[in-house]
Amino acid sequence: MNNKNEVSIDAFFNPHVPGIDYGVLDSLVGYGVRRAQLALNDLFIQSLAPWNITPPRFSALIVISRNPSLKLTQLAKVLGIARSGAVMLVDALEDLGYVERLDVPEDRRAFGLALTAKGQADLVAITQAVVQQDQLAARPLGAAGSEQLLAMLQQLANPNR
Amino acid sequence: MNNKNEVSIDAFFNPHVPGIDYGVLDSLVGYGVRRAQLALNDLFIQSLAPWNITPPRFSALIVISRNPSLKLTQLAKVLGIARSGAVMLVDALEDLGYVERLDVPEDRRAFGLALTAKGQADLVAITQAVVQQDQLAARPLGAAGSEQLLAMLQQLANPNR
DNA sequence: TATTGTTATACTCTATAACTATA
DNA sequence: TATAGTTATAGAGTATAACAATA
Repeated sequence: MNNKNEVSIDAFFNPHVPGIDYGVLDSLVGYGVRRAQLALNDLFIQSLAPWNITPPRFSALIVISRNPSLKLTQLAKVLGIARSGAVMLVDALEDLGYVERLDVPEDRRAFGLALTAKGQADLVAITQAVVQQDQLAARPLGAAGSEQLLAMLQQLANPNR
Repeated sequence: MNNKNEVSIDAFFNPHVPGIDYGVLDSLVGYGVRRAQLALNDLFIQSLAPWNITPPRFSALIVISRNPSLKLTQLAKVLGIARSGAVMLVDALEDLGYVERLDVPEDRRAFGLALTAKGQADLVAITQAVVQQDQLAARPLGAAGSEQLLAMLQQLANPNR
């Protein structure tokens, strides 16, 4: 405990303040997911602060790296945001020197998104930090528990598919 | 399907666009929680739109109703937000006619938060809508699965407690 | 001095709508 | 006409910092 690689948890969201009655909230799956998301988000942002990377930026970097020449409209759809939001996201990643817009010969309206050399290099370290932090957070569940949790979350997120 | 009580799912976040490689994202518990949270949030907001109630507003109403004479600073701590945010939240709930600030005799700086009669009445219907929507979303998991999921999420949110 | 609520200000992430240049 | 990207604008929701009244 109190290792220099860990962060004080007192600065973060305490999901259960002693002496407070949470009523129906404690029995809602939706509230449980929200609480977990807030807690994980804090940890995520802390561990990625050195690179100025937020959760949506990380998702964008991964998707761009795995899907060569992705178009901005596709990125917006994948991330579940409006095109205008994707523009600002890509602008930010371009400012960080991580992403570039490449001309697409077949369609002069569009361009393909790609990681820069710096983006590729840093994404390796960033991904390592994310995976490490994710495994640390999920450790209480064990490997089997984590997989089971992922499967259940997927069922929640895909109600009718 | 296509019952009038359901909402078109095409308007919402699709967590897995066909033909897209999500790379490491699919194996991260943090990303799974985030995806589920986005999907549930959409459903939540839809089902509570008639009352102009958002997730943080609902949480605040429940906490205020279950903890008489709660102070604003305590509410902020429970919700994990800054005091200034709690002020705006309470302002909004006051504008909706759901919450009022009562004088506290023992401390003239503070006041106790309370639901109005309208707040109490509407919260019954609102809670019913939330619970119904939550059970609908969690149905694929079954009752036992939901409880197990809640327990796992709690372990995620409370790393060291 | 410390705490309670408040205000001012700013930042992130999101949305809608209108625009341009291509298709 | 429709689509790709962009811009302008707005609204939640969050934060920090400074303030007045009270403890």
